Amino acid sequence: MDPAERGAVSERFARLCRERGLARTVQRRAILGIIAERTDHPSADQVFEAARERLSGVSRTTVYRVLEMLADLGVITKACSPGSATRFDPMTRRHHHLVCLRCERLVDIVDERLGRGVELPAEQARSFLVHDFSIHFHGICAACRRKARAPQKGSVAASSSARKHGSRRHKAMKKEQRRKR
Amino acid sequence: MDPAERGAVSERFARLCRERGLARTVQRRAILGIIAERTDHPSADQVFEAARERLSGVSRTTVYRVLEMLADLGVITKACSPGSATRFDPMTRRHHHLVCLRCERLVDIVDERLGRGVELPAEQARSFLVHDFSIHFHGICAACRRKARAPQKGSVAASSSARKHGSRRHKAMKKEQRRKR
DNA sequence: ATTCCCCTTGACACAAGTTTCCATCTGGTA
DNA sequence: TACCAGATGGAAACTTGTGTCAAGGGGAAT
Repeated sequence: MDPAERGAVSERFARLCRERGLARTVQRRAILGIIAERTDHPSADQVFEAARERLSGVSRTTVYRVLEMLADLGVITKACSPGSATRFDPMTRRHHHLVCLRCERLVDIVDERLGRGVELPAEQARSFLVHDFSIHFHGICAACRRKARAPQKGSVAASSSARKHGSRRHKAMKKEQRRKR
Repeated sequence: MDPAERGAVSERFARLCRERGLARTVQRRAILGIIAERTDHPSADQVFEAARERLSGVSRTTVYRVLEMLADLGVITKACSPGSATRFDPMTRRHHHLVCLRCERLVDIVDERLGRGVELPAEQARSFLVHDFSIHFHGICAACRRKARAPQKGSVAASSSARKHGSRRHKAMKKEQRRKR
């Protein structure tokens, strides 16, 4: 997100806080800043790690609370891929997602043309107030396609356990880091 | 899902089991049956509650494992709404979702016309193998719009805490029920 | 129908993610 | 500056999901 856009987000946040009588605490500003700077979709834990570097003593609880509050305000959005932690996304332009069914990686696609002409059928549009939409493409990413070359027999079990071990290894690593500090 | 469709799902499951040498245990059949009967998108825990009624002694572990296995087979699909547990969907036809940002309700939309012409940009299509896509409409459902009429000031805090308390109350209730048995 | 092997289950433990509770602190207003 | 509603920090609890392993059961061969 470029600086001008970050400024706009920050101003929108200030306005919404004023309107609703919410305090603009250092924690809230810092956390919003962290998300606005990043191009990935950090999980709450990743935001917490980043927040700790500029706000010593910030608590995990606060990070979760602030993220929830920012999402409620509509300043950021929650994204999710099945089976993993909620991820947070600065609210910017309309964008879509690639979701790898194997490794659960999540990639943004920003493309104006994509989704042109998509509209909620009239029947639902009467009762449901649409803010926005996004298209999720499910499939297999390049890395997983390369990896999938080798196993042929028992591919269901193989792919499933491969994914789980990968995910576990990652989680264990994070935990280790957390305990060290 | 109508009975004919349920039959087709069950047959597809049988065929896939035979092909891969997987057993069609009572647990697996019951759990698939539960999901095929429901029109909501039950979470693993909701499936577990339902499974307990027709299979006394079924374990939570088994329910999770079977759901994972059915999703791997492609007999059911995993869906997720941000911040809540993974949900399971018997629908394997292409379909789209309405997601209420307030109450996190998830509603299916089946409409052939919707999404016609949606295609992944060539740049991504080279590296990412698309199986399918679905469109998520984010907004506010009719029930939440009605509820939102009353509060004007501090509506964010109000709606947020309303959702959380509702959710918590529900979870606490479930826990209570679980312990009673 | 019986046997046997291997897949599957149940029970328990535990990890990760998230929320609750409550005492303490602070931003924003008077 | 003082005040106070609202926000934070820290511990603990809770939910969701996974790993392990002994015991049980499905289904193919007999």
